[in-house]
Amino acid sequence: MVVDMLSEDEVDRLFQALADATRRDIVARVLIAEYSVSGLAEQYDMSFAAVQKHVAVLERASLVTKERRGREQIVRGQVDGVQKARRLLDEYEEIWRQRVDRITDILAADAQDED
Amino acid sequence: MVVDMLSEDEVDRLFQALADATRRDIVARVLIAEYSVSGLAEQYDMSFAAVQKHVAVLERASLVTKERRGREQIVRGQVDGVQKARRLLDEYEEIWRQRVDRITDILAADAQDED
DNA sequence: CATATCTACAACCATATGGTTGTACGTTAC
DNA sequence: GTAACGTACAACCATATGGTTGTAGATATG
Repeated sequence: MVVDMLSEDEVDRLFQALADATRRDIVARVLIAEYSVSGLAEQYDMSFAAVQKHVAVLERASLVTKERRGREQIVRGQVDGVQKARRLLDEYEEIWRQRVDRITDILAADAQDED
Repeated sequence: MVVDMLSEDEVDRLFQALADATRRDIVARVLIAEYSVSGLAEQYDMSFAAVQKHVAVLERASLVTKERRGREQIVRGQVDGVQKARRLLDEYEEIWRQRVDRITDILAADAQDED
C-alpha cells in the first residue's frame, strides 16, 4: 500500500540530497544533536558557505529544519524525511518479492503439469 | 550493527542513481521483468542513447545487471542494491531513535531529581 | 550477401552541482 | 558605539549530468 504520495520532484530532492557524503554526515550529526550552521561548518574542511549550501539542499529535501535562535540558525534532523525515503525503497523490495512469488507460482504450476 | 561496509563512493552512486525519476522507473520495471535496453528505450520519450546512459548509471550503482543474449543486452533488477540503500536509511532512523531514548532518560532523571 | 536490429561510444550542448571568495547585514558582547 | 560573530547571498569557476546526433561494430534475418 502506498501511503506517501510524494511527488517525483520531492523524491528526486530526497535521494539527491542523500547522494553526498558530507550531507549524509550532517544528517547523522543533527539527528543526534542540534548544531548551528557555523557549528557544523567547524566539522568540515570546507568554507562556511559550502556547508551553508549543503544545509540548504538538505532543507529543501525535508531532511533537516532550520530555526533561528538569536544570531544563530539551529539545524535539526527531520526523521520523517529519512522514513519517506526508506518506505520508497521498501516498495521496490515489495515489487521484487511479488515477482519472486509469481515465478514460484509458475514453477509450481509447471510441476503440476508434469504430474 | 553495520553489516554493509559500503564505501562512501558506493553509497554516493546508489543514491545518485535513485535521484532520477526515469531511473527509478527503470528499476521498478526490471525488478518485475527482464527488458532489453532497446525494450526499455521504447518505454520513454527520449533517445536510445539517453536510456542507455541511465542503465549504465544504474549498473555502476549495482541496481541492475546487464547480460548479453545474442545481439540484445538483457537488463535485470538487482534487489540487494535496493536493500543496501534501505539498510543505510535504517541506520539513520536508529541513530534518531537512540537520541529520543536518551532524551527520554534525561527527562526521567529530571523527574527523579524533583522528587 | 545484403539489410535490418541492437548496442557502444564519441562529440557536443545546456544546465546543475560543489566548491571558492567577497560583500553586506542583523545580533551579541565589550 | 564598536568590534566580533553568525548568517545570507551574489559572482565566479571547474566539473558532472542529462540530453542530443552521428558513426561504427556485432548479430540476426531475408
